Amino acid sequence: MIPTGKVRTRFAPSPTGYMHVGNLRTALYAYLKAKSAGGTFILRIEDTDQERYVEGAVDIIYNTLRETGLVWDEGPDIGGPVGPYVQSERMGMFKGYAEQLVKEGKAYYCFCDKERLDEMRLVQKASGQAPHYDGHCRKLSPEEIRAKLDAGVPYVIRQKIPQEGTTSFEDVVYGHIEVDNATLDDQILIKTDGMPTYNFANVVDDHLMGITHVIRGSEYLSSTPKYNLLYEAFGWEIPTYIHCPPVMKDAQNKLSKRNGDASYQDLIAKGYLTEAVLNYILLLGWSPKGEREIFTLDEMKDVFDESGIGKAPAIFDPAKLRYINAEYLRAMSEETFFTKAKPYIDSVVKTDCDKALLAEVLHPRCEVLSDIPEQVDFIDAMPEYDLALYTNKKMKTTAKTAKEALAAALPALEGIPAGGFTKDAVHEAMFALIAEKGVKNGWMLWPLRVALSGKQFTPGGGVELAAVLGKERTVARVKAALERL
RNA sequence: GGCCCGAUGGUCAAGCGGCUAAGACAUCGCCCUUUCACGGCGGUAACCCGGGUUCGAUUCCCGGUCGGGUCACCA
Repeated sequence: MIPTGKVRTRFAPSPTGYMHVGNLRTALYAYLKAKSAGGTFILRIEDTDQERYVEGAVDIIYNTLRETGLVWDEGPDIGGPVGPYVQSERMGMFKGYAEQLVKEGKAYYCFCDKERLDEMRLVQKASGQAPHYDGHCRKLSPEEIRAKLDAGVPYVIRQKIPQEGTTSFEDVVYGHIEVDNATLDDQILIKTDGMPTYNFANVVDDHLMGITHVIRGSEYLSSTPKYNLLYEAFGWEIPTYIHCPPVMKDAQNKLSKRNGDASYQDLIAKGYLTEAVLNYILLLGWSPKGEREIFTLDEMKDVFDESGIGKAPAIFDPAKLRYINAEYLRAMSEETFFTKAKPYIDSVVKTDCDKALLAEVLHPRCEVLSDIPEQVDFIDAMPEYDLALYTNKKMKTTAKTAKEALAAALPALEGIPAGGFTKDAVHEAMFALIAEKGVKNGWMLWPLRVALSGKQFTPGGGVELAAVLGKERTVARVKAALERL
């Protein structure tokens, strides 16, 4: 049913809200591990926690995975040989496994109620001990168990954890991990309501689904020995573990889902490109063998290797994300960039202008698309500006020379036919003037740029701005500037 | 608190007993240039501390410090 010898990984999120960067990275690594080995990537929704269930969260998971291209080979919507892939639909299949363990003496019924448990922990804490189940019901005789069962006393099923010895395993990223069994609790497998605990369901599901590599956050590192004891109790093959360090907001805090901009959809809303986000996330905690850092998803499949995953928590660095986003933007063709930039330009520029040219000059000056509105805000209306802007030491300009330059530029600009007011035409006219007057380019062009934009920095120089704005507005703005000067 | 894990420039990170300790981002300077960018060139900047082991430790061992995780009828 399940092909043997093939890598099978899964991403098993709980639908509890946003998909933050750390989750996405785990999904990415799981996907890449499967794909780089020609294996299968599985999506399983772990929705057993009704308390934390968030409406719409499943759709966020689907959408994020689809947008980023992390397509699953088996999952809730498309099925597969080991479904169902939604944990709440699998609820019936766990109790039998737990009872099998009870029969084999590897698990037992526990009738302790909450009060006893609470009191026990209180006492343990007071005496400086770590809280743990004291094994009270381990000692029950078969008759006592039978009687309680018959009397309908509520019970849970606990696993018998060896009280001595150690349990160890090899994690791909953390290496050898070993703990004393004495520090492990007799974990609950089946709850009073007959439902499995997360840990139990997780182990059974991973086994039933033939998962060969478990890729998850390092918060599971310390519970992994318990998982393994379960695999051993069943005689199942233990998967390979790849635990990933957390993604941090800063040195002390993990990236928080809420109240942060770290979720995938927040980043997209901020104008980042999907490919850039994915590429940056790849690099967060993983390092490629060579010097190259920019990879498409397909390329990642070739270069990804779990041995490159680091052990230390990685701090999310927006500056580097910006850089990578800029790399993707610059790699775009002029046409593609225009398409992507247009909505951002349109959000601010309501009047008519040469938007294709505007996009072209914006292109190398844009790290994130959302930078655009602020850069083009002068197009519809001239901002208030100080005449001091005309003074530029390097250009050797002052308000006085600006007046002279603009006075000369005005007729030249007016002389260009309205229908042919292109960048080339403006360029030709201005440079003819510059040659004629024997002045520095900047002497002429700096004032023009200021007169057209009223800004210290602009996308493009005077020539480009004139062409973007068109003849009518260019002439009007130069005239207006002349009046002020 | 017990247990587990981690620590190389501001950030991401190579390194795996002997190196002038890579690279990228950020930062600084120069060049290019009609502003700003882009591009090119160059610079500043790091092995948490203390003991060992060794001819020699960033690398191995022990202790400490700091940080993270985990100890539920949550997932």
